[in-house]
Amino acid sequence: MARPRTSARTVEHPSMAEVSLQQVLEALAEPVRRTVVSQLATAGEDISCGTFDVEVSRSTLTHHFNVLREAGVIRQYYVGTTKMNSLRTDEMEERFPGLLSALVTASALEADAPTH
Amino acid sequence: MARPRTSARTVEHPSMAEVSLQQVLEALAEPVRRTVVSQLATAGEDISCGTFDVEVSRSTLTHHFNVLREAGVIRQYYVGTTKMNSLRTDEMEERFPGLLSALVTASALEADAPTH
DNA sequence: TCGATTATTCGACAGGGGTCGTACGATGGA
DNA sequence: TCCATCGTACGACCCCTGTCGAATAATCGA
Repeated sequence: MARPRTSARTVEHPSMAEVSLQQVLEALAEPVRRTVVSQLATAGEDISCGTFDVEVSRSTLTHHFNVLREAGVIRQYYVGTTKMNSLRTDEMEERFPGLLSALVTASALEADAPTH
Repeated sequence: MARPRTSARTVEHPSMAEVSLQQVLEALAEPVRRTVVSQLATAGEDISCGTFDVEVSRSTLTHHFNVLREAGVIRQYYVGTTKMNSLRTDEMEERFPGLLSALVTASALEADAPTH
């Protein structure tokens, strides 16, 4: 009996109506997670979990991705053993207009002109 | 010797260049503090600390105001024994364009259409 | 079939932060 | 001068969350 050659592992995502502003802000108030979001926004393409440039262990990274996903910020799907990530940009824009984009902009701003 | 009839108690405020995105997000990720900000945004005028509609003790409230002030979100000044609060709307807009306004909008949105 | 790679799960740990009560300080009015 | 009011300071407490390592699961390629 052939198993499906495309991964059957599915990932649960909340509908945007289910996510609260509180969740989104908690998710985005964490530096590592904001780094992830920034890299996703900059990349312009989906990125696998393992290729992010962050200095935490794999298990910690898994935790952060879970928080981001449950907050509706990212979408995840398996490709083989790797898990791809993308921003739910448009949906977030519809749910909380201007919020995610302002945040990404602010992140970029600060990267250029650090507070120091 | 006449003491100044206008309170000499001054309050320290950071310049906007000194506040980090991290500080702002941490400040605004807390529900009580976001309630304070929402009420300030809605009021359209300066409000004294004691007149906010939040269910925490006075000492806790003091703590929240400190966090908001140090994050550059609010400005405070004494009038007699009462302490007035105002949003640093324009300055925040300049420092992190769209961020505070998106947040206030989102807060209002959710108040109308709760996640439930 | 076996190993390598990728990600998850679980338990444990430490630190931070929100909370309160009480005591204190500053101001204004009686 | 005395009291009431408004806010602060301090210490204590507890929960939440970010962190890790080790063990496990799933997939791909050789």
